[in-house]
Amino acid sequence: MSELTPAMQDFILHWGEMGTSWGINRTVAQVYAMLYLSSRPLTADEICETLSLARSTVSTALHELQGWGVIRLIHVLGDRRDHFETMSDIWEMFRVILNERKRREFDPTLAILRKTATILSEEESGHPVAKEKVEDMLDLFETITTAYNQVEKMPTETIKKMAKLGDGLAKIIGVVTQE
Amino acid sequence: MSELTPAMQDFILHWGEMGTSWGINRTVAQVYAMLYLSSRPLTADEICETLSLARSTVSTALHELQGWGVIRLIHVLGDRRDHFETMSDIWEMFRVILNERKRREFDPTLAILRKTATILSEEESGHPVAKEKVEDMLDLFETITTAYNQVEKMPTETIKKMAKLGDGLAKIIGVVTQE
DNA sequence: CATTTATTTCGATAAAATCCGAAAATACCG
DNA sequence: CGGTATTTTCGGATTTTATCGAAATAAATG
Repeated sequence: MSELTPAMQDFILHWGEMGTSWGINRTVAQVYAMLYLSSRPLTADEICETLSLARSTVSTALHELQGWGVIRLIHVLGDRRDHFETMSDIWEMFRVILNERKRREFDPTLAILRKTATILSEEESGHPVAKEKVEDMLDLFETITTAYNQVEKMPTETIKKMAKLGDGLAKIIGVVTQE
Repeated sequence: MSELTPAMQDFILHWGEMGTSWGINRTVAQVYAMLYLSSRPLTADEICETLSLARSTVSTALHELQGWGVIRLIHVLGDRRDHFETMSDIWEMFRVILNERKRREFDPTLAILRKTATILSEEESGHPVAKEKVEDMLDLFETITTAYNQVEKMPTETIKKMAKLGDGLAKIIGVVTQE
């Protein structure tokens, strides 16, 4: 990786901080950032040297990143060591991460909401307000799921176009949904 | 709060777990969940009794939730104690949370990306790939910001309609953006 | 203004997460 | 197969975070 410039170091450090506030281990996030900036696949040794981490820590971090599906293991001819690289398209990466978070955090919550709503409906437990609140939240989660599923199957280009529509989007929706 | 049913307890516990994986303190998330389910504003004492937490812990949690802008302090006539309630509209709540996360996590990252991109452009440091990668990520973040700002100023009803459009959305976007 | 009631602050402790380094496991080579 | 390079596992040390309870502060009451 031919030495990081100060700007790159800053970036990696910031990424680590950001990771923690998203529930991602600081080290893992740093390793990711370093791989992302790199112009070629890196070995675990290069990473642990540059980031001053124990070899085992890097090994764990790489494993976790693979679990998220955001880095790939590469074999380089004539080199026995494992090399790693991030996905090249950042939009694709974003989709993978979003998808994984949905799967790990959103979906289980949706399940609990459904279960809770059902039970509260059945038991007539003297908590009509709680029942209603859970149903409201369930509705929110289900609506988001619907929207997400729609966006998820669009090609990246369409998403970009939509995102960049600006005021147009609100207007279009307004027109389309008017009865 | 007239005793929680098992379903409500489950919900609160799950919410606590969910909170941790989103970088929110488990206790804080539980307090929030309890307030959300409640049919009336609650005092700190009621909360710490129901959730078996120290009075001081609840105090801190309430403070943090107020910092997020998702609970309100209520004064009840004839009662010296502070009472708390969540915002009533879950959609509004969702917007508040999203907004706050954006402000705390997204915006600073955007700033770092801009700074890093600028520096890497100026210094011609022999890291052309890193420069390009940072620019790609910056583009992603800026696009998301644009889209978010659009959605943010729509009335909730419009957002719901849009979310529920289903396949329609992709089609509309496809038509509108075709040249 | 003394007293009661409610809330917050803060240092100590407990719990959890992170990280290391040694040892084990695995893969490769001659 | 023995030796070497590489990666992974794992127990425990370290650090961070969460939580408690006591003390301090603040607010209300008579």
